Amino acid sequence: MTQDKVISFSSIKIDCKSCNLTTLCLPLGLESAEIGRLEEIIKRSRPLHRGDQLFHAEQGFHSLYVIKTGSVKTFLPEPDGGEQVLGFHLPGEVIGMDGIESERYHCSAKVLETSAVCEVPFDRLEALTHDIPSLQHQLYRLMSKEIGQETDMLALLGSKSAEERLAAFVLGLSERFKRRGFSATDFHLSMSRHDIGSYLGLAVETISRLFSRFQEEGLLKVERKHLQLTNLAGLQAMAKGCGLEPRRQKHGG
Amino acid sequence: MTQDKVISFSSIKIDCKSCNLTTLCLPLGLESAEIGRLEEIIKRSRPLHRGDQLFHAEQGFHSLYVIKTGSVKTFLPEPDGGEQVLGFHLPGEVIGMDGIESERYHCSAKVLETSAVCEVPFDRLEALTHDIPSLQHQLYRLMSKEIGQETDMLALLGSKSAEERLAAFVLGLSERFKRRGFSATDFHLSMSRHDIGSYLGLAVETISRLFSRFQEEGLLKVERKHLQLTNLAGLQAMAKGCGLEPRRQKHGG
DNA sequence: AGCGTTATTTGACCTCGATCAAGAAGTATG
DNA sequence: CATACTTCTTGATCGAGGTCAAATAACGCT
Repeated sequence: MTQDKVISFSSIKIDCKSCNLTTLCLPLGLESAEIGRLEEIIKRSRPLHRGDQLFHAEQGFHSLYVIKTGSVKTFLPEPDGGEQVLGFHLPGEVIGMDGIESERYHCSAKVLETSAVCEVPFDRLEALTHDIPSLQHQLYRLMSKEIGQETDMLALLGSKSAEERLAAFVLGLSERFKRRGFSATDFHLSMSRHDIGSYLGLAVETISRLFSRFQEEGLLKVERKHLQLTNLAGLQAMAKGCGLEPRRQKHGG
Repeated sequence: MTQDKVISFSSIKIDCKSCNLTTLCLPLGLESAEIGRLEEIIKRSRPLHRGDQLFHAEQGFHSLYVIKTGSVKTFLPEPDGGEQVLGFHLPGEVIGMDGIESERYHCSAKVLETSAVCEVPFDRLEALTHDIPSLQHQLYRLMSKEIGQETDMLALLGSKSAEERLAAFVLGLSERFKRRGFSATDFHLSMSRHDIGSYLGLAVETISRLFSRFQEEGLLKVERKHLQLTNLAGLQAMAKGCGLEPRRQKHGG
């Protein structure tokens, strides 16, 4: 960030080389000249605000988006107006890759807090990956990673109890903040309890109750949207289902 | 094994051009000469049998695999020896793409019935995608499709009831068989009830009970592994949660 | 500051689907 | 073809987590 304004424009329009996300984002593994070529095709928007939508499911696909600052949720809109949340995305993460196949976005993306986002027109990126093998490789890697992460989520939803899910969720966020240079034990939840519930396949009330219980058990402290993890080991044990008592069921039994 | 065996080698070693999967598989959109180049790098194995494992989670990644005939399940092995099933794969489908990112397979793959599989060494494929833009594009599309399908599965697990899940599962299989030229209403389940349950996040007993109930309701007929769909519209309504009574809950409440 | 709207929390209650249990049916092996 | 094993089915029971309801706390707005 720079001098005067709350969110200065210059902080948004910095180039990839000065962006501290090169170890996560598309430029990973590129040489300086190659990053320069990538920059030429990237559109940097003015800051977006809570609720702004990056793209809509079924809308024609043309760009990938990279979160630069802030956070974004992706979700599948439901006929009844609901939203099945698919993921929460932090700086350096690329979204929209599900639109390549059908040339329509498969899901929708909404900004959770004031955020800066880079738009990468896909046809130009694709052409560039043809010229720059390491960029091609990085794009394959990013898509592969996405597949692996969704796979892990399927396993979570398929076989973990509510408390295991929430513990894993909180630890996952912690890891991701840590890798971005933020505190791993003290952070802000930009999404609502409702969104967390949808993401984890649980009711809002369950999320609320579990946060309260985790707090009673000394695993963490919650105050509104602020979260402080006070017992990482305990949370890890809980996420693995190694609760002290020999739990045995996923739910309902 | 060679000529004289039950499954003749010639049926396995046919090339991509004579394979009737070109509209699903990697060659989609390629010209004849390009398919020729792709063929050069593909390894065609002898037929595999039920239980044979294509790759193991955590094992070093080097190839994608394409199912040519038969079927394969992918799963995440669990510490207790269990298997969290991630998908069932039919002819023309590519698996192993989750290994690109970390250079280790993220999941395991096991053959469900006698199957033929093409092995595609990834480094050679990647090099070829650099030479053949339409192959590059097709690989992006295949990975994107995988992401979209997992996304749909997340939504299924996150918000559908047991009957909705099973109905959707059965209809999904139906669609995929149809596209491959098989009957959409009459097919063989190569996976166990246990695998179906794991895939859908349900207990084996629930699968069994639901199949029985669907049969009573005239939606389908099951006999062991043979399935006959007798009321597609009814199943579709059920999959959408438009059961006649206004169901309201995902489960348990 | 005051007010309506929305998000979160907590309690009471109830159901779906898990677990436990046992039998039936199919499969593999000698 | 008898035996052991595995898979599938069906029944009985129960509890995790959903739904309903209501109070409380934040968060816009004007």
